[in-house]
Amino acid sequence: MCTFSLSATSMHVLDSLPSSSSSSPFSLPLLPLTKPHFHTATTKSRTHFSLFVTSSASSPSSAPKTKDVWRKTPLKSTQFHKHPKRQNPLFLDHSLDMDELVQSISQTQNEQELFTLLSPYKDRQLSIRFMVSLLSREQDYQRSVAILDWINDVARYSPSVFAYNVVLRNVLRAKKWELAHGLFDEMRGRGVSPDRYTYSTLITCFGKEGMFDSAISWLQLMEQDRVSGDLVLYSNLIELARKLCDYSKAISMFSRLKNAGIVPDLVAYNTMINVFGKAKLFREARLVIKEMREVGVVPDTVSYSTLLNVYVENEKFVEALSLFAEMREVDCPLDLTSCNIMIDVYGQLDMAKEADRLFWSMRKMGIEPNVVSYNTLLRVYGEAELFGEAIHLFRLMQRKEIEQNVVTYNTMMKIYGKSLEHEKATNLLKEMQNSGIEPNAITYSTIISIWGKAGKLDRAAILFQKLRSSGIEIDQVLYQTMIVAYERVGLVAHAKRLLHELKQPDNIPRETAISILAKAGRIEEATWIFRQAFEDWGRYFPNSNVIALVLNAYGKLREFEMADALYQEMQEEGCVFSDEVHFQMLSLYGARKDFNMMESLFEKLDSDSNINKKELHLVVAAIYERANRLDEASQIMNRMKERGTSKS
DNA sequence: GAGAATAATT
Repeated sequence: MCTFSLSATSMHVLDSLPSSSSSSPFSLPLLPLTKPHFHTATTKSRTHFSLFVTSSASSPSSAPKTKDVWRKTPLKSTQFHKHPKRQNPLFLDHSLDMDELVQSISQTQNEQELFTLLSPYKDRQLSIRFMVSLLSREQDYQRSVAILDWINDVARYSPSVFAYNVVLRNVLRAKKWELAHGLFDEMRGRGVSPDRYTYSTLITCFGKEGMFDSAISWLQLMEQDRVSGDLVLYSNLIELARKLCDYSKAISMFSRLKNAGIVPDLVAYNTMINVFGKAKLFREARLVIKEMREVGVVPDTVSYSTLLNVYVENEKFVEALSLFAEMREVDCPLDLTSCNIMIDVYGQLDMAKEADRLFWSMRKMGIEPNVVSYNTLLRVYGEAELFGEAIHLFRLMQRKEIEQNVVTYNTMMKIYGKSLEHEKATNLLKEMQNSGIEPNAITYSTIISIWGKAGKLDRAAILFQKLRSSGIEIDQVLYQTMIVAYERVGLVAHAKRLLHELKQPDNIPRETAISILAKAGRIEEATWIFRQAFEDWGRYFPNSNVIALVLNAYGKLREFEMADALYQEMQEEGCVFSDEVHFQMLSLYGARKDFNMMESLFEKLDSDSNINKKELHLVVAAIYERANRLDEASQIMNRMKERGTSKS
């Protein structure tokens, strides 16, 4: 039971609340009290107000049958007014049962009922702290708005910024965007300045809904208001941008954070290592670790494994190896993830022995290998053609009842395929189903590929047909695998039939059809389907990969006009392209030797903050190189290097 | 009021 008890005998008492309440959400400034009123304290009663739980007047069932009068829209701006400082506040007894009051409020059905419920306190003057505390306990947006209105309109207190923040949070959680905007205007209209929590709430909520642009415009407003953001706010924005794969925005948020004089913490830095990596800014990713040491945030195992992973994703295995050496030099402890990444790195560098040694030394380091460790080592063995070791390890997993999953089986099947034991691979397919592990699209394309190579075309075709009629979504790779299997044994007609089917893609995603046809060199058909699809896609847009692919296809057909038109048209339709689409278009202009268009697009993209500048310069330099315009190519490269150094 | 890293298919 939470009983709220406030002694209000003097200003001092209010100022020196027990320490427990200093952590409570009473962050609002107290209304100034003038001395003459304190004599009223002697008259105060310490009676515990029980909130008429049994009172019929406030119970919903007996409430007048008014329509739902919860406020749906914010007050009109004309209603905004700042109350004159309250005179004569009578701080009577406030030892009310907060839980009971909250409970009673939760039973109200509309604003009228809620007002009725609160009416006994109208002249009794609950302290504003009490009301705000009450407000902060209410999760429902309609009730919290109603309480806010009561505070303002009936009790005639100016709601504090904290009060607004609490209500705003509820309104945003209920996704009432318009009401949120209205509340924001209302608080400003009443002379309540939004603080960093107001903005933080707005920005994170809009961001979580994927409305990144709204979030950014709130951020701009916040900066205009000279309200400084904090680590949590910027971290949230970085996290959002990362989820949307908008790494440039994440990087710019990180700069803003640092420009605001905030020192990022460990997690923020670790996130940025990943972000720089995704933006292919490897030098910057590496420099994060250096910067961390400079500002006294000690890089941890996650920092290192994140950077290791950046290198692995971009096939920079040698860099990974040297980073691993550094990791050991600085005595950064290893953990499960970092070991697993390194087993993979060793494997990729054909250092199966080292991978093996690391795996088998994990336990000595107190790290229990998991299914990922085993699966990775299996793959390493397989690629090194250490089939005996792979099979041995797999059997060990089974014997020691180490978790096996679909990845384990897919990896083993691939290994049997490689060692030309397709019957054993087939057995594994049955075995996994018996042990309750469902095959997935990767399993099927693995086995179809194996059967295709073993000349078991009939089997492959039957399985493929079965998959299609079973309604499982046909994976693009699966289709390709089957087409390649047919072509491999010279069944070109079958391959063609499959490709032909793609032209009436009823049960195949059109994007799949388009990319398979384009990759198979059936460019006319691919672009034809694209045209068809585009016409009835309506407001839906094909994804950037497909557009890039189709632009590329137009290039192969030397249909530059078509490509140009498509690029312009999609942009006018409001389609946001990934960098690859723009780069593809640059390449097309280059292929057409239309360097004017190429350069003007280059300049436009160069001033677009969303574009990865390093890649842009590399792409343009490559275009000049292809056209044998080496001077221009090196100019571009120099321009990029200058930018790179001037930044750091 | 938040948040970080790993495995399998053509």
